[in-house]
Order: sequence, then C-alpha cells, then structure tokens
Amino acid sequence: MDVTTILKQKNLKLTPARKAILEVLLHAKKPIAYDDVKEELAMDKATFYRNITKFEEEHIVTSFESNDKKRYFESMKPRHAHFVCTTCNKIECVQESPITNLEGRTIENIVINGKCQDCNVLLKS
Amino acid sequence: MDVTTILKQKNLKLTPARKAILEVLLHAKKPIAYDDVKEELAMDKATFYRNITKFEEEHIVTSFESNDKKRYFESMKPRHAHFVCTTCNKIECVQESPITNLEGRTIENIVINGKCQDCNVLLKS
DNA sequence: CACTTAAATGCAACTTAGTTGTATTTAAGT
DNA sequence: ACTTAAATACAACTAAGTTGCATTTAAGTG
Repeated sequence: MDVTTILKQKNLKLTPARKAILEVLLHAKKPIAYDDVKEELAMDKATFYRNITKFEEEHIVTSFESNDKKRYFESMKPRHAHFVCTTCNKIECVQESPITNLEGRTIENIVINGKCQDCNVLLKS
Repeated sequence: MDVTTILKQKNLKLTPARKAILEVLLHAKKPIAYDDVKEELAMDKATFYRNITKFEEEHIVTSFESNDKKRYFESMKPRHAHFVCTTCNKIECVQESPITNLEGRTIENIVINGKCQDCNVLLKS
C-alpha cells in the first residue's frame, strides 16, 4: 500500500512532510528514531514529532522507548519483538513467543533488553 | 539478605545513601524511578544515579526505560516481565513466557507495552 | 585511637530528546 | 481564485539524567 492511500484512508491531509515520514517508515527494516532520519527528512523536529504522534493515534505506527533514551518508531506490521542491546544499543527484530496470562491486557509491542551476540562474544574474550 | 551483607559482598563502601537506596529497592513490590522515591530518600539526584548505576554494574539491580521517559529500577529477583500501560504508565509485573531462538543473545529484562485492564475497560465504555 | 586517602557526597551547571507557543503557509473543499 | 482549518517552521522551553568540582567521609593502617 502506498503512502497516499494510507493517508487518505485515515483522513489525514496529504502534505510533503507526512509523505516523506511515511515513505521512510514503510521502507525501514527496523525501528527508527528521529535522529536516524533527520538529515534525510530535512524537516523541523516539531513537524516530525507532531506527525508521527498522529500516525500513532491512527495506528499507522507503533513506538517504544529504547535504552538510549530515544523513541523508536516502526510502521505497523505482523507483530514481533525488539531486542535492544544494553551495551551497543543496537535494535534487532526477533520472533515473538506467545504470551499467556495477560488477563484483559492488550499488547502493543515487546522490548527485550540484553546483550546481543556481538557484545556477548566481546564480553567472553 | 540485608543491605549491609550485600554491599560488603560486592566490596562497596557502606554509606547511608547506599543503604537507603538498597533498602527501598529490596522492599519495593515493583520497579521504581528516582522521582518515586526522592522525598523518602532525601539525597541529591546525582548521588542516587551514581549509586544505582554502580548497583547495576554489580548486578544488584536491573533497569529499563519506560514510556514516560523515566528509568525504572528493580532489585534482582527471579526473572519476570514488566507490563507498561501506554495510557496510564502503570507498571505491572507479569509472568514471563520462555523465549526461543535467541541465538547467542542473553536477556536482562523484558518490557511489554500495551493497555492495562483498567484502560481497556475505559476504552470500551 | 588519630591519621590518611581514595571514594562518596552535594551543589550547580550542563546535556539532550522531545514539547509547546505562535506567526506564517498551505491543502483541499467551495 | 477564495476561504479556512490544519500544518509547518522557528524559537523558546521542559525535564530526566549527567558531569565537574570542592567538600566530606568510610574504613584501612600504624
């Protein structure tokens, strides 16, 4: 689905800023933070954050706070967890195990903090 | 185990600030942020953060970044996930399902973001 | 029990991701 | 083309956490 269709479906005005943000999000292989794409997008950060907040409200994207104190955004896709390395801050998408016993809660996303493969190897050597 | 024993085991100087922080952490039923305990502790925030960072290095506590942009700390205990409500920011301890396919990664903690029972009920009504 | 010293504390200044106020611009319906 | 509510850019602000540094203190030594 292309960005124009998505924005129209949600009754959002079709602005260059919105198209650019969505384009980047749809093609990203993993979650991105404002800092990762600010050069590419070349828009004011207020514009970025106000739009991406709206996208979240419309369930076009999800986000989570990572250990580097930045908020990471990802377009909605089949759910999977994110592994965040507490040493190098790398984010990896990993398969999510089914979770039982949620008792009325609904899940938006899962963040697993730990040491990634690379950092584990370095620790051992 | 009491705070004095823990600190001695880790070769950490036995200061009032450290004893106070550990005491609070050991008795907490769920993760706490500096903001939650600053009145009770009555110490400078630099002292709090420097000590709790040291506790993390010594594996006395773990921490994670929540959606309210605060860091939450918890004393080491049998591992369990934390459910963070993206509406009211409440944090609940939940049972953790075994996770497969981590391929050399090691887990430190798991954060599940979503809507808690209370906020789900409000959304539906 | 002083005495020493490396480590811990308190305070203030700083950093930085993200938010907010507001004047200006623009998408899109008429 | 005209209108107007919504979106943008810019600057000022917020707040959690960090850092530099002068002062204090835990705890080992003679």
